Amino acid sequence: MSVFSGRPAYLQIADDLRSQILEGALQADDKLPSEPALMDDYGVSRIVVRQALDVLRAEGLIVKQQGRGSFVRALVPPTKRVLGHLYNERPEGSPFAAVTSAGGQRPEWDYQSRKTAASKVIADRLGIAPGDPVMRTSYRFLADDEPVMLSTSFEPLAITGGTSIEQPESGTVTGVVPRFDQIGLHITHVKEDVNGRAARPYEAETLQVPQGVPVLVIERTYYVEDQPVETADIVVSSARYVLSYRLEIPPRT
Amino acid sequence: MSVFSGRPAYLQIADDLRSQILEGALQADDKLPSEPALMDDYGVSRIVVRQALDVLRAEGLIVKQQGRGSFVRALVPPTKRVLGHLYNERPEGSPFAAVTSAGGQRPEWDYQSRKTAASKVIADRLGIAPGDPVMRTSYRFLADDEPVMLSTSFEPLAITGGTSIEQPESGTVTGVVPRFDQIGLHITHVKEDVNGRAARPYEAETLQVPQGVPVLVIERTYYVEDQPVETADIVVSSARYVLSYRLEIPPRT
DNA sequence: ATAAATTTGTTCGTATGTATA
DNA sequence: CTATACATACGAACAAATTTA
Repeated sequence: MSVFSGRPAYLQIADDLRSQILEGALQADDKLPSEPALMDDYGVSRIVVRQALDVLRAEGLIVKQQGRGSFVRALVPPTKRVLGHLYNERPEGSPFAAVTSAGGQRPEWDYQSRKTAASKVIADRLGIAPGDPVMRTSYRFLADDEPVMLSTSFEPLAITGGTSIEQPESGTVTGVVPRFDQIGLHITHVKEDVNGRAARPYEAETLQVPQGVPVLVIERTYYVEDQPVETADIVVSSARYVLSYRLEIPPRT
Repeated sequence: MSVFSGRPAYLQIADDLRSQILEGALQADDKLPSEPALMDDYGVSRIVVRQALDVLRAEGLIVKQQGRGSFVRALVPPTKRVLGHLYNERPEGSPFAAVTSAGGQRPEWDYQSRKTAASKVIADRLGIAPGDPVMRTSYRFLADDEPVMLSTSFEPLAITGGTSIEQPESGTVTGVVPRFDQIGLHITHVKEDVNGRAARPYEAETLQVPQGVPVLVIERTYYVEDQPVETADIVVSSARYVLSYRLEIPPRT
């Protein structure tokens, strides 16, 4: 196997290895040839081999482990989770706990809350003024002791300040919808904006995933009749999480 | 500014530049210092500077353009689109056309259809046997002449073969729901699995985005009462597309 | 339990090609 | 046309993690 000119060598090598993975010649958890072996195979320098492997890593097709090698990543995420439509079925309780329990795993989370001033972005999402006081809570969600999701939520203190739910995790009731029900505000709908990017170092460390793996970022905002009452940034590894939902099509008229 | 030992230099530089972007010192579309300038600033070699920039590119924070420089990417995607809940509001017509028109842009698409045999993955999703005949159609969707979305769809010929909708784009009716209505099959719901990863070379080229940018991949399957009738892989640049939807919370009982 | 070998991670220097200003 | 800036690619060395002997 050798490279022809015209297309960068590292892309040709990435193409070749990608085909082998996609066509099944290299299967999940298989070890790829070592970098020196690939240098020999393709007759290129180490930097070219590493660039090719970096391409495949960014595509989520392989993982590299120092001292061990590069391995084909399972194409189907091992723990497939469902977000979204669960709200309709079980509005009570925390969606995370419900989904995790349903998958036969033990849900846990820890968190840190503190009062702070709303940034411009957060103020926009909550319909308040920049600098207004908000309660900021950072969550780390674990399934069977493995961190799978990060979340940072913001609630305007103009709404929750002085109430029994000012501290998000101090009561016995979990889940945003039941919590707001406690102060007489029933959440009517949720909006979510989903985007994808590579994990930032802090996220990679906290989620215990290799650097640069793709993550899904969900901007979620809870509303009571067009009034935002809570907004959160949620980060999940796309290797362990699939955002899955079901949409009903109305009957033909 | 210099680097201390203990943490890789390229990560320290990425951290520093990331802070400047996130804190607003470097704003959207601002040009970052050139690679030689960064080499001077931090006292490192070119390879380290490039690794740092590659980290930020994978995170979607910057774009690099050969011959021009590296630029801060707009944090809020410029054309925010909505998928999903539109099905409930306007089941008629193509969702893409509806969304694009609603955003004041002109929708267009081209495509290629061919009969082929179902791969194992596609057969699984369609509930048929591997090797069964399917109609495969690759779409390229454009908004105002700019490619924004790729889609590859598969329909079992056991269902559509010999009917008026065997060729997905030969009739006058667009959109999967209305098309299947034409042969008396009313689609009852849609399932979507969303994941994120870096664009593959073919996708980057077709979508006219720089290599390695994060994309969202949506696996969408249409059902008629638990019978899959169409499945598609949809790829969108997360720079230009946000998957957005709204979930209703039922009233308190 | 240790040492050696293997494998990826980080970093330097250097050179040439290609796109843009 | 020239200078600038990023893209690709060679060679080399040492560090860190893991596996093997």
